[in-house]
Amino acid sequence: MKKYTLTRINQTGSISAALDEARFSINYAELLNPAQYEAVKSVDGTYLIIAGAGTGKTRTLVYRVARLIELGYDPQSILLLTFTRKSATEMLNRASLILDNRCSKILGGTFHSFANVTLRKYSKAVGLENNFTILDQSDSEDVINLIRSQSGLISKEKRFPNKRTLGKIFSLNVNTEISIKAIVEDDYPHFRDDLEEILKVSAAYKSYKRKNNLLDYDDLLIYLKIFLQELSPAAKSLLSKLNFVMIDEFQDTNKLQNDIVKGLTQLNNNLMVVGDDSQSIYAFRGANFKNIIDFPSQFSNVKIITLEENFRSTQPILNFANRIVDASLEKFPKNLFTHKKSSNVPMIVAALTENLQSKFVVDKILELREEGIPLKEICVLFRSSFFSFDLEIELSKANLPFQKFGGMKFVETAHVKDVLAFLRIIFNNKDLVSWFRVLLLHEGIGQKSAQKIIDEISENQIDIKQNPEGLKTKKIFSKVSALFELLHSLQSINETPTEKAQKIIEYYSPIFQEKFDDYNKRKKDLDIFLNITEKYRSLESLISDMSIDPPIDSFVDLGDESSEDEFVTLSTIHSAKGLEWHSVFVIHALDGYFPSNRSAYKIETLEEERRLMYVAVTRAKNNLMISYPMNIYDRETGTTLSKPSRFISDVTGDLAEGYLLEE
DNA sequence: TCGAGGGTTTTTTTT
DNA sequence: AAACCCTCGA
Repeated sequence: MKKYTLTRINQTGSISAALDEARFSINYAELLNPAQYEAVKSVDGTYLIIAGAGTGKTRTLVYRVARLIELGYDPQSILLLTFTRKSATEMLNRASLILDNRCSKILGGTFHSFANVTLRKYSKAVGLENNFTILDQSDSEDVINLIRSQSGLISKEKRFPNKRTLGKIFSLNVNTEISIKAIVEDDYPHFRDDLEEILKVSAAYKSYKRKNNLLDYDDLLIYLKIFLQELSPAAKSLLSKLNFVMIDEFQDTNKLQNDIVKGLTQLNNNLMVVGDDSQSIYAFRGANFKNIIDFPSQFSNVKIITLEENFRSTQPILNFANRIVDASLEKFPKNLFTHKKSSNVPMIVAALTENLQSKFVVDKILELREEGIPLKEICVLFRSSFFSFDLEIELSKANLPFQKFGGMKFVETAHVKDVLAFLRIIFNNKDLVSWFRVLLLHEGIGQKSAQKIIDEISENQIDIKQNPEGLKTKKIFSKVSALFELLHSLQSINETPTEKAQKIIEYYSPIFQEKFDDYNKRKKDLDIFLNITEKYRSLESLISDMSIDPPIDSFVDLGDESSEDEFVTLSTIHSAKGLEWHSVFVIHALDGYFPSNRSAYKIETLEEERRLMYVAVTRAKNNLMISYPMNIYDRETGTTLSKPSRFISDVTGDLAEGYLLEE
């Protein structure tokens, strides 16, 4: 028996490093490629990981979390911010699988959910009440609309921007820190004359939110940023516990989020950001891919690690993807490669009509299923969610189950929002937005009456705890006395969120049937909503999650059998971020639709569309089929679109095979 | 003041 | 095709 072990070490490794490695339960060096390993074994310092599509970005983050924990760091000292809650949970699960349950204890979530938790915990330090209400996009539009219509800005002669446009302008303003003036002049020159009024509405919107304890998505980030920058004792105590900060999908962060990252690391510069500048697709929401481009100059001593080996796609697909992204004007140099060889070249299919395109996709899916590819490994991607309407019909005809992602969210459907509004009032009696929504549901109550009631609520003249009778607007109150009774009873009794929701739905039922012709279909959503509430013990977490981390999409337009586990995925490209399938279709790759005509005028937006195409094609592992209909009438421009997307039109010959599809 | 009816614009992508 | 906005009668 040997008395010693002899370990071979390479030239760069030191003896102590080789010894250290032996004490880990995971063999990191073997399970990762050299670039991944380098990132994973880093401890102190600032790192930028440029991770091309499919290069094991998630894997790298997961292993780093495991390794830090193996090194003995407290899970609670590690913060991992991701783009969606889904990817956060997925990462924590994976980390728990490779190591142990400690990995699920790290701090994680999206910027918005982290802001929510932090602000509720330290609300005093930022001057908020901890039961603030979060406005989702349509809520904030409703508030803007209220201000807009009250301010008397709408005159007959000139058109004033509508609530949606105003919301976009305001949000872009705070997320990018570009002035409202510049945004209006750049993107909405036809409203240039209304600038004064737009600014007034903006100011009124801000003070309305402050007065009523309301935070929209952007405010969550703003308050978090201020909280961190002011470095109050509360903020210091938070930061002193944080040892490591990791940011996923860094290419899709905006100016505010970048500032938050700076704030989080002001006491401790152990920061790792991961992203792919070529996959930045959220500029419309204020994301600035310059964050990742300029990262090395904005933080000190940045070490850059580039992951280039792709583990997902075959070489022909990568060649195709590389060609698309090669034309980008600004990017970190990278060249994806793989060891997965294949002679299967991407297909580009020109279909005579839209319906023919759908039939082609359906036939091809059936064919793939025959070959033994599970439906779960097949996905159809598109630029905008309505591009799949025709296909959805054909899929149903062929009895192919599918599930659609992107587009209308479950919680954004009017009926679910209605029920949620009741719950929000119970949680925060001063939630005037929800009051407004609920009051308007009642027969005989319109804008004016609702406003009167709300005024009295906000001035503390009435309260759901009191009997509303005998106050100023007596007549109106007779119409809502039942509502006040309901809210009052829900307030005082100690029930679970589910029980409360049940009572609300009972009360809402007649209103609901009156309001929607298709209430039978929508009824299903309310049942699902009730199921979801069962997971929650507190109203606060239920309501926050519904705004920040909305569950799955509406079940109204679900394909055949929802219970089946086998289904084809239909998804917008944005919602397909980070995912992969054996076979991927990209439909409606039609110039004018993708890139959209709207994007064609500005170089920045056009570049983003190109990156979007890059994201789409890099989802495919083995088969990539891009198609476009040759005959689509575009109402907006009054022209017929017939050319393939400019991003693929010059890619044929050796990189792709072209086909023409006729009846 | 409510709410129905009709004419018109507007449309991506999402936390 | 749906959302939005305005007008008008009750």
